[in-house]
Amino acid sequence: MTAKPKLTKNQSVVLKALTRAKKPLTAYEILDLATVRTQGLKAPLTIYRALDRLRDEGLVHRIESLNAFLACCEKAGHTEPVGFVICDNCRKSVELRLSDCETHLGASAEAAGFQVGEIRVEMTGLCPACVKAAARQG
Amino acid sequence: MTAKPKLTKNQSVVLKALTRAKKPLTAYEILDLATVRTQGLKAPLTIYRALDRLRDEGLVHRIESLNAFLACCEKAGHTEPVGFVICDNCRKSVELRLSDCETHLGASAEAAGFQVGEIRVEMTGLCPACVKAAARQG
DNA sequence: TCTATACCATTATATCATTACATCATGCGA
DNA sequence: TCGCATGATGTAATGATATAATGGTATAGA
Ligand SMILES: [Zn+2]
Ligand SMILES: [Zn+2]
Ligand SMILES: [Zn+2]
Ligand SMILES: [Zn+2]
Repeated sequence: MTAKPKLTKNQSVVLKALTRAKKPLTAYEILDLATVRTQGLKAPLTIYRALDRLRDEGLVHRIESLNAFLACCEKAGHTEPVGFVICDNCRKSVELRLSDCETHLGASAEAAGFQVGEIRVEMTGLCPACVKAAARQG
Repeated sequence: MTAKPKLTKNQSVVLKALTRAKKPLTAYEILDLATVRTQGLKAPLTIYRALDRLRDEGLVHRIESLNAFLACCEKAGHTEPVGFVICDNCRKSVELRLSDCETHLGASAEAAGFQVGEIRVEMTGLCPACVKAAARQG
């Protein structure tokens, strides 16, 4: 019986903000949101602490190349490795299943003698909307 | 006839420092090295500029999850995507070929409607030496 | 000479993240 | 009830990473 890990108020506020944003936000961007500020969160550390907990629960992912955080696309969260594809233009980001690549990648690392922990994949490019916009520009 | 892109002094100093280090260094760590300081490099921006050029040439790679830079394992450099595996304990990092995973990863991204540019893969874990050390600890 | 280009220096500032320490609430055994 | 551990929170300061703004120097070609 693992105790139901209910989120605290700060954690809920941050998770809601990220869910609403639908794209990655940095800790300071979260802090600047009116919806967050009015809830009384006003220091970076408060945000980082909430994010730490949310990441532990697998409800939020960190995108290393942006120093930003994205709400998981699955309601219940998860800790399995996933990949991200990130628009260079508008920063829209989508979580992707790795479709067995993680197995191959892990095997390469083990072939080099490493014991593998986390696997992170980040791809950059243009999102569908920005591809279309670029096409219109000629 | 692409002009031979000879490196400037600053660029050479930074590349040598990274090559000698054999592991990822942050810009500020590079700046703190005696071998770099004595060559007259003394501001962060100087280091970043040299790194930008070296990355353009494919001679140095950036590891996003460490905010650090690693000399390419190939003398001539390259811009093809590679993966890294990084020791959580000692930070030793190794460059790995992606063995076709990049193709699959890119395909997933394209299936989501994205036009893919860069692909970055970073794995964390324990290097062979640290695995052995951990085993001795029991 | 005039202009363009590339490289570099210096200072200040912006951005991202953590440390240190105090406070408050809750739950739990004595 | 008291004492105490635990975990969440608040505040302030600082550390760590990266870029902006400005201008100097050297060089190459018209
Ligand atoms: Zn997820
Ligand atoms: Zn976009
Ligand atoms: Zn390389
Ligand atoms: Zn190691």
